[in-house]
Amino acid sequence: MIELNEASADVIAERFRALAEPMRLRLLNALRRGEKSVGDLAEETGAGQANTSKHLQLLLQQGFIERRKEGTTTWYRVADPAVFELCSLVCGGIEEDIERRRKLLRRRS
Amino acid sequence: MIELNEASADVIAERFRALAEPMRLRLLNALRRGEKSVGDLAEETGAGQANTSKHLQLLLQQGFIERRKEGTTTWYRVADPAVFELCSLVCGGIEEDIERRRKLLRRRS
DNA sequence: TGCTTATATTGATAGATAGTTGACTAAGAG
DNA sequence: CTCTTAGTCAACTATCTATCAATATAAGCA
Repeated sequence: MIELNEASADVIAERFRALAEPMRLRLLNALRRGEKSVGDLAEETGAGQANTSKHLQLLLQQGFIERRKEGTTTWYRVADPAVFELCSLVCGGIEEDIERRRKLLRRRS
Repeated sequence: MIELNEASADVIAERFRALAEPMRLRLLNALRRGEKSVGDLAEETGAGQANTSKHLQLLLQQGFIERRKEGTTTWYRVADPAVFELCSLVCGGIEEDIERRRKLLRRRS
């Protein structure tokens, strides 16, 4: 990790914030195995179309996904599989978190 | 990355959200080289005492940091250095993001 | 018992953001 | 040109959250 200065904390936080939303994580997960259209993604995630589009814009803006227009449909795909490494790391943390809470419970009982 | 189901998206997003705040990233960065008290951290980050305490509680609750009480002071430390790997990965993404924007600019000019 | 210091907590407030609705744009079919 | 379809944009609402001020807790000291 690079040394954090005032500016980079903001930028890094902004990137984390893009991933700090269940719907956006579901969108990324849905895009795991290839390109999908906005309509596909809206249906798969159960979100409204406008809402899906907005979330995709944010992920696009943060560079997590890319897009390609074909007629009236827009196809989105994951730009960098490193996103999934991020999720894996965080998942590892979750297991540790569960273990940690278990310890706390033992300590208090 | 484990396959995302409805539940895990929420939990993972919650963890990312803990890191999606410049002040909390600064706190983690300040804790990089060892234990610090709430007062130390408030001074170092320029945040108010109440605010600092609240952010620390959130990081604690998410398992990113641990604490130890000694008299009236509370000493906080990083629980798992993996947090910094997370930041590194995100930083890598930022460099790619800058490059990506540069390409876009070239394409449009 | 007070007094001081270090944290934690609570209440209030301003700003951010997810979701919805409806309008708008663009491409294609008839 | 008109109608349909896919997507984006803009305005609005409801909810969330970062911050601050004030209060509470709790330990140590006089």
